[in-house]
Amino acid sequence: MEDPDISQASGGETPASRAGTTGAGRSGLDQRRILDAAVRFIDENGLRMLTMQRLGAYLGVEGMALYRYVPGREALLDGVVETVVDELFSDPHVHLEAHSGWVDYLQRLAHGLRRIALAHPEVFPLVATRPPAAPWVRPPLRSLRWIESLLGVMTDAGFSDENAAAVYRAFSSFLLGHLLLEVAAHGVETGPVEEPDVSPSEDLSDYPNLQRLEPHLSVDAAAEDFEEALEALLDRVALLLPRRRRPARLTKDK
Amino acid sequence: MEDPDISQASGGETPASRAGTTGAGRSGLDQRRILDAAVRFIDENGLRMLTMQRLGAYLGVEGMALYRYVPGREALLDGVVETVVDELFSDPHVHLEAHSGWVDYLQRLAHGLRRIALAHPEVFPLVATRPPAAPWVRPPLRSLRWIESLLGVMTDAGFSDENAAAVYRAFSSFLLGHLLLEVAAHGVETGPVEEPDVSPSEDLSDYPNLQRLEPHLSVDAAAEDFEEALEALLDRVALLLPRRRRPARLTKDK
DNA sequence: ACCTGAACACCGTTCAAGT
DNA sequence: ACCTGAACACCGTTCAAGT
Repeated sequence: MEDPDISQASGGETPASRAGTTGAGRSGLDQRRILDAAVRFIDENGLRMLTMQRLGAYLGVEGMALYRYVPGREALLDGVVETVVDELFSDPHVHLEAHSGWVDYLQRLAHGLRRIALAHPEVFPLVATRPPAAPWVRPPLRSLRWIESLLGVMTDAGFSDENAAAVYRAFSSFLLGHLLLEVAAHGVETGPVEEPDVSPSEDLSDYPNLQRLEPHLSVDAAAEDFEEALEALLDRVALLLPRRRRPARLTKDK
Repeated sequence: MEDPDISQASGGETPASRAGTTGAGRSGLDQRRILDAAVRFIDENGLRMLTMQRLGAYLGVEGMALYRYVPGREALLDGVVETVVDELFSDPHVHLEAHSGWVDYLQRLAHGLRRIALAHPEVFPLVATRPPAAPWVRPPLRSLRWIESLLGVMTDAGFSDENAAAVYRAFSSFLLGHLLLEVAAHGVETGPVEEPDVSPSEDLSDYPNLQRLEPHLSVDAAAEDFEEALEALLDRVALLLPRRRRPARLTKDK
């Protein structure tokens, strides 16, 4: 009744599926087109500006027309999340098959998701907080195909079922925390258009440490932090394997 | 103009401040009372049910009455986040002064925030995603007082300014990722009231690894995961200190 | 001084009606 | 087959009016 899964086309009668041709009506409307437009709209105008009527206008249509292809606003947002996460499939730097070992695999997956987060900073909070379909679907890796893939790679590499699941959980937490904070920092600089008014950086007189450390806190070390934390996580994961099977040079030598 | 800081009472003329007595009008209305009621309302009914009119009714008042004490809905939400995070100050297990070393301090802080997240699972996504006031205010540790406190403890313990800032960033990412995923998992079990219909756990026939690992994925290991990841983070942080000053038994002996 | 009624602009959603 | 106009219930917010 609520949140009917969008784009799971199994049995779902969409106008396009009925029409024989993959084509569209006179307005070129289409579920794919609507979801893609929604992503672009959020990228350009921010999540809070997305409204059924405005998205309709963005598509040259009257807003209620969207309900022919989308069950409602909630389902639309679910579709937006799915659309954005699915970009991982077409990322040339993240080849499912062409990885050399689980370390390489997890690194590519992590960087692929980071690229998505940075490409859609306004969408990412949605990826992070939308209630998942199943309890074990953890943001930001919300695709069954990728979870399956990750678990397969890990178990093939010699991790026990328990450990593979633990790695999946740790990996999700790491990605979610880092990426959500990185896009939030991105947003706060370009975000609310307020004039600094009188105080250029508020009143920090009561906070001497904050005041002294402000230069250190304001530098954007997101990329380095991400890399370091990822390496630390991989080191920790490697310890789950019997010594013999551990990849050799995990501890950076640079 | 937007998001005027609530409860920063400096110069803000509230009815209570004008009335001499700390008391209230005939309805007992009050900014504190409104924010506390909003938190309770979200705890009980969920964030998406919170509306000005419903919150008004919850307080026995007409909804527009709230605008006398709160600039608007956005500011109300900011106030809710601040209210919940401020619970850390009155947590008896998290004493600012009575800590023995930075390890103990970070552990107490982490567990205090985890307690808050679990106490208000419906509020926490708000804590996680509300745009922070300054770029270096990172969720979920959104209080200037606590950031100041953390930086002070770390530098006093011998960490450089750069390293103290790095620890603050790593600590925030760790907390955000773990706690957001933990409350999300909590919500998905009690969340949407759907009937399982026909398929008790969807169709996993195309995902053999998922299918086989489902028991491992469904167990709630949040507490253990949190503890382990926290220990790993503390170990990693300790390496930033010169060997001499490192706390002795960080690697668990259990 | 504090709350309410009425009003405004906007929202999501449904459905009969147009083409 | 596809889109729109009109309608409904609900929002956030403002403000003159009540007590």
